[in-house]
Order: sequence, then structure tokens, then C-alpha cells
Amino acid sequence: MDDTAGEIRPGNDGKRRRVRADAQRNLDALLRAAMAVFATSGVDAPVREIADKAGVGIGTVYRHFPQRSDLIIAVFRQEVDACADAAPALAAAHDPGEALSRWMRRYLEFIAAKRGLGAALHSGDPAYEVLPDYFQKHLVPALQSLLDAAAAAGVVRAGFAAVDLLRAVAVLAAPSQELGPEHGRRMVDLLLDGLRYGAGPSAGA
Amino acid sequence: MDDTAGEIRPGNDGKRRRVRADAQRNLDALLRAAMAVFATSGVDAPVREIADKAGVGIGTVYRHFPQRSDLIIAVFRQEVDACADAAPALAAAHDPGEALSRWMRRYLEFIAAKRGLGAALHSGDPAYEVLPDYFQKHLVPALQSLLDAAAAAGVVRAGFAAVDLLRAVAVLAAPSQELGPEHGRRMVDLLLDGLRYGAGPSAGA
DNA sequence: ACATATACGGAACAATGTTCCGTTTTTCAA
DNA sequence: TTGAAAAACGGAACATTGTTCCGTATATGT
Repeated sequence: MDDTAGEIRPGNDGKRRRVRADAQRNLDALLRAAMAVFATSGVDAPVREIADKAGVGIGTVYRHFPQRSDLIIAVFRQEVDACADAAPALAAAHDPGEALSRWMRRYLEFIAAKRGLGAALHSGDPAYEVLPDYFQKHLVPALQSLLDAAAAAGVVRAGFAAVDLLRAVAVLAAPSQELGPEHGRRMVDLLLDGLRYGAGPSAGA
Repeated sequence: MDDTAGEIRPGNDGKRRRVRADAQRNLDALLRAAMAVFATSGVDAPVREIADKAGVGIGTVYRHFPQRSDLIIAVFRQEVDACADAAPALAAAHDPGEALSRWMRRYLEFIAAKRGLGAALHSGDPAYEVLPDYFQKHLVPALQSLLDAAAAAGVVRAGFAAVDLLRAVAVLAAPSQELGPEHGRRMVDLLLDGLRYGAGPSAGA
């Protein structure tokens, strides 16, 4: 092998080829198809189904997403971002306690829509280990700011980690599919009440 | 187990052949092997692995448990029973608040040992729908009595459904594998605090 | 000991994730 | 515009795992 230096292609002055148009098109189509299929059949839907829906071959799916889990992760990140962005907006529009409650509901809906993902998440497959990280890196700051604001206002106890709350709701939303939307709400409210337990004007500094 | 009595078959004078000894032996071996394998590799372990460990052929597994899920369910029930039986014992040995806390810990451990089952439970597979029923029929009364006693003692709010608490812990135990045993405990404590929120001498009636 | 019901074992089948590679398309530059 | 190379495509083929089938072996009752 004498082509060890990968950069010695003729006429390549650090100028790379553009991403091929069809590749980009297929990537988008896959992402959109996957989102739709996941929403309909859950994240356990066969890869072939997504490939068909996107109008591409299986090979193409695996070119863009070497593993099935990569596709799931990609779809997931988009929605995480959308949810995180909701926090500042709510904080600006409501008082701290209300903003916190509303964002928790928003988050609950987001999680509830991802049927089957919670299952995959806890299946032990190491591929999904990056997901909690992404979760936390994007959602924790969002929630933490709401939590801090609420604590400063004295409506919840201080010092409770956002990550724990996030986890709890994520995991509590799964059974809400079976028990109706009420269950998730009750659970979130219970957690929030737990937070309020050590707070209040009398508990403040 | 609860085979319907009086199966009328031609030439059957109500005198059935005994269950064959080897069949019973293999059934036991399968149950034991499955319990061990599930504990080691989670409930997603291949059926063949269990068959090997039990020293039987695949056909034998499917003779006793027509579906993979039937095996999981059978193993599961045994442990549910054991956990339910712990409640009266704890109630007799401790005050209501303590008994409740302890049982929740016991329950947490039980759930934590079933890695992957929570995932299967929420996978949408209808085969597992009987599991929550069994859960509830056996565990709800156990917890409810502890809950009622604690409420009567004024340490938790009254009227909270045992089933919700059970669910919450079951589902919160899964991530505890990844986040260490502390997480599960913190979550259980948070829920219990949520329960205490509306209780106490001042909140009675 | 024999006949029969019962159970056993594992090959074969089906579904699904993943890999491989010959073919097609796009891009770049002469 | 055109040709060659890089990049991407498609889908057959492979691997793993749940499940079915059926010929063979064994326990039971007479």
C-alpha cells in the first residue's frame, strides 16, 4: 500500500468534492420516512419498511446510518433540540412555577410520542448510550434554568438535579400509552409535588 | 398450572395419565435455567441459550412454553409472589412508615434484577399484557395495605393508588442499572416525599 | 412385555439486521 | 462537452434468532 497519505489525490488542494445532491436528498428522505414510520409503528419498525417509504434501497440506508440505531438516534436528536428550545420561550412568557409545569408537560408529550424508544434505551444496547448524553447536554440546561428560577421564587426546593427529573419523566411517560394520558400527568404532578415538599416561603432563607 | 378441570376426551374415564416424570424434570430445569440466564443476560437472551443451559432441545422448550414470552412470564410470576409475600412480614415487624419504605426498597431490588423486562413490557407485544395484571393482582393489595396503614398513621397522604406507585418504581428502576443503585433510591425517596407532601397532622381529613 | 400416549430433539422455516459488491449517478476538470 | 474517477445506489446474500414440524425415543398402564 503506497497510498498511505490519503490527501494526495490529484489536484486536491484541500478542496473536497461537494456532497452529492442525490445523497443529500436521500438522507433527508430517510430522515423524514423514519420519523413517520417511528411515529406509526414505533422504533422497532423494520429497516426495510423505512427504506421502502423513503424510496431507497436497503444499502442506502446503511450507507447513511451504519446501524439501525444510528437512524433512530438521528431522528431523535432533531426532536430533542426542538424541545430544548421551548424552555427559554416558556420562561419568558410565564412565571417560574408555571413555566416549569408547562415545560414538563411539553417534555412529557415529546417523550410520549417516542413509543418504544424508552424500551430500546434500556435494552442494554450500548449504541443508545449516547442518547442520554445528548438528552442531558441539551435538555438539562433547559430544565435547570427553569428549576433554578422556580427555586429562587421559592415554589420548589432548591438543589434537585434536573437530570433526575428528566429521567423520571422520560421513563414515566412510557406506561402512559397504556394507562391513558392521565397517568403521565399525574406522575409529573406527583414529582413536582415532591419538589415542593421542602420549599415554600417558610422554608426559604 | 391452573389447568381446566374435567377435560372430556373419548375413552377418558376421568383417569388421566400421570404427568411424565421426564417432562416435569425438564420443566423444572427450564425454569431454573431461564431464571439464571435472565439474571445474567437479561430477558432478551436467545431461547437456544436457555435450552442448552437446561440440557434440553429447543423443541422441548417450545413444548412447555409455546412462546418465548410464556417462559419469561412463568419465571416472572414466581418472583412476583415472593415479593408480595414480603409485605405482611414487614408490616408485622416495623411501624407503618418504615414498613412502607422497606417494602419499596424490596420491590425496587426485585424490579432492578429484571433487566430488560421493563423494556419488553412496554414493547407493545400483547403477550406481556397479562404481566401487569398479575403484578397488580398480587402486588397492589400488598402495597395498598402498607399505604393504608401509613396513611392512617398520618405519615403519607391518603387516597393515592398503589398501582401508580408500583408502576412508577418499576419504571424508575430500569435506568438505575446505568446510573448506579443510588438513582433508584433517590427516585423512590422522591416519590415517597411526594406522598408526604399532603399528609401530616396539619393536613388530615 | 407390549401398545400407546407423551415427550424429545433438532432440522427447517421465517423475519429481520447487516454486509458486500457490481452498477449507476454525480462531480470535476480538461 | 466529455471522460474518468469518486461517491452513492440497490438489492442479493449472509447471520442471528424466534417458531414450527415431525420422525424418534421414552414413560406409563395393562
